[in-house]
Amino acid sequence: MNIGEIAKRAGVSRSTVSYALSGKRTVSDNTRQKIQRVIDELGYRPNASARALANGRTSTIGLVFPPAGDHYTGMQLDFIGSVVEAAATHDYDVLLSPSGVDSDRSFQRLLGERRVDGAILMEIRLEDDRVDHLAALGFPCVAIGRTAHPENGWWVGLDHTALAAACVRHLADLGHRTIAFVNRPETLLRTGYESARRGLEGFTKAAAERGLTVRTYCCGDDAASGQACLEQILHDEPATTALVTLNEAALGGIYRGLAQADRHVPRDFSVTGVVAGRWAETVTPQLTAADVPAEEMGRRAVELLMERLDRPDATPRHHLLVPPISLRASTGPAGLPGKAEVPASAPFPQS
Amino acid sequence: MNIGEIAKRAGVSRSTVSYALSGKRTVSDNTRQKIQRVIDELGYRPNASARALANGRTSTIGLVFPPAGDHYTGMQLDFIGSVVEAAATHDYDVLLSPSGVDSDRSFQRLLGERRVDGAILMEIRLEDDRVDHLAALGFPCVAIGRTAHPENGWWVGLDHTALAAACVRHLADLGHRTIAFVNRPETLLRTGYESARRGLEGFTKAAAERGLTVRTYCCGDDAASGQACLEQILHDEPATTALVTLNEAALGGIYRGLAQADRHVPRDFSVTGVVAGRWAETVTPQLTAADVPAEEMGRRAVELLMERLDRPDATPRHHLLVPPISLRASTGPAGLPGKAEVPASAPFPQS
DNA sequence: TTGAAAGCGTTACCAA
DNA sequence: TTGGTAACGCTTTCAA
Repeated sequence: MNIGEIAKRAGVSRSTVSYALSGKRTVSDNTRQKIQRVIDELGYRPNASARALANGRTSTIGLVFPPAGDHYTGMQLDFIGSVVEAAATHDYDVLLSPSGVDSDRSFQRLLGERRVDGAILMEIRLEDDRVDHLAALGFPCVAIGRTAHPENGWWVGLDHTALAAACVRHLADLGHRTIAFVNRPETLLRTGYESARRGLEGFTKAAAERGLTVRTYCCGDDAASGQACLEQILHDEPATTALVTLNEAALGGIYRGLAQADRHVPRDFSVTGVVAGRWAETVTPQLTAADVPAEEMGRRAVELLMERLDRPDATPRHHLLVPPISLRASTGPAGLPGKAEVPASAPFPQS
Repeated sequence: MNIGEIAKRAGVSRSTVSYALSGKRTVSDNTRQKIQRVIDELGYRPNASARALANGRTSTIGLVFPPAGDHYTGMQLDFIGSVVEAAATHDYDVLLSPSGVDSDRSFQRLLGERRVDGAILMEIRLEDDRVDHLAALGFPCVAIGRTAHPENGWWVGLDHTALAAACVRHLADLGHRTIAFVNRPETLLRTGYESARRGLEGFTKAAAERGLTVRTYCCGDDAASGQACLEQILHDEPATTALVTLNEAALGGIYRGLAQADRHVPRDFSVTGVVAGRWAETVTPQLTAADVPAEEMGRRAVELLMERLDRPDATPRHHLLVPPISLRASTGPAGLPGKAEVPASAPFPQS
């Protein structure tokens, strides 16, 4: 079943069928109807490969994200979902590529073989060879995340520096003086993963400004690591009364560790961080956090990419988002060291 | 940059380049090296659309799953991840299609336009028009899930009936007499979503066999709904001492509701169900559950599909998995109604 | 061991 | 308003 067959049965030429379908040339009502009847009857749909070959567009975008070492985090997965849905509203399909670096086979296939019209890159590193490569090629892409040199790029990012800093200030305002930072796994930090780096930077700077005592930790992306990390924190500095985390997968473990150490949240210990909203709400008490607007970010990335595909010479655009901290139930005034309880409404003690 | 250019620079014909690349015809070492040099130098990769058009294979598989109403559950997302990674090991890319029914635009594109060589279907309904349609077409596909008539199909499924029943028996063995079932949302149950239907069936049947008192509930896929559902359960029947759930997204809310009702898990109340392992481990106490082996299921589905693509006339194969219940910390012996505590080692009371 | 040429199913240009 | 035809970039058959 191909366009020639349709043309024959409708008694017209192939080009007329093509134009009737695309609308790029006027076709008389009469013939259009004739053609449509045949198409409906035979359930014809033009072959995507042939079309892509002829007009150079695949109507597909690539979504590039690193292979999960062990598993994907909820946030990563939220991005995937939102990108797919946003693309669908533009009648684009999404081709997934589990590629962390430039040299991955899948990445090469996607771009080298022209399987996609454009790409969305996730899990950006501050120095990211995928971004550099694509930029050098002039290949249409939008990053979810921001490299160290984002000036002329297309991206939608989160201001992790500001977000982590806001968390610190929130804790400092509540009177906490000794706090910890629970980051993503060390390999991610070392490879320059953006949120891990910028989050750490924001945390460190804000804590210094407020003169807080801090310790920073890396933590595996799972509950067991979270629990172990918390135990380490209390072991290293029992006076710690609060922490900031970027690691939503560890969150359940952190809470568990706190419970086992008999630190009640938020009475004895405050927890906050940067986490997708729906994950923040699954823990008890619900996490006060800067909610990562994954859905919005995915949607915006797609919109940016569509714009770029429509006008290849458009000037680079981007969105830097700074979602506010959602006050939920996991933070409270710092208790006096040694005292068990402080009424929630009491002015916090200054040491 | 195309094959003709490579041929010209290497001083051979296009067919020779093609054969050098595919290995489908012997090429002298000498010319092969000449060709390879040019290819490396220019970074040439054959165009995927042209190749697909010429040989009828796209080297892409479609992954079909319903659009998230509100968001995706962790399990859905685990499937996506595992399918993508498994496909990558076979050098296949994955095209995502958010399609719940046959008539979705995206589904039509995928199949009608021959964008993919085969498909993997997720979120199967007992009567699923996508499965029927594909089967009628003889289109290579593998379902993750099992319809009401799975005899001649290709699929990898979970025995939800047996799993839910095992949960019930586990609770009954611990002495629980009044238990509840927390299912997925009502719309899913009504539309015949497999795990919701078979899970409910298994629960009901096993409970009847053991003469238990039961109530069944549907519950939204989020923490707030879980909490509300639990309150309803205790309101409807305060004597309830345990529940079985398929709804991992509601789990956090269920725990929260239990805590607020002052029911300690597992001392006063036992919770179990069918949930992906890593989610079971994020809650405290960790959930005793039949762990959904999402990674294995995704991998097996891809393997089955590869097999089917290789041998189009192979006889249908499938895997029905029945993972054991992982004993963790959320279930314990039923307490006597009105009594607060029962030593874990005590024989459970028979009423 | 290699080359020439005919597809694969569209699109879009050039004529009419 | 329409038809004929040359691309698009590859694979594969047929010949040499």
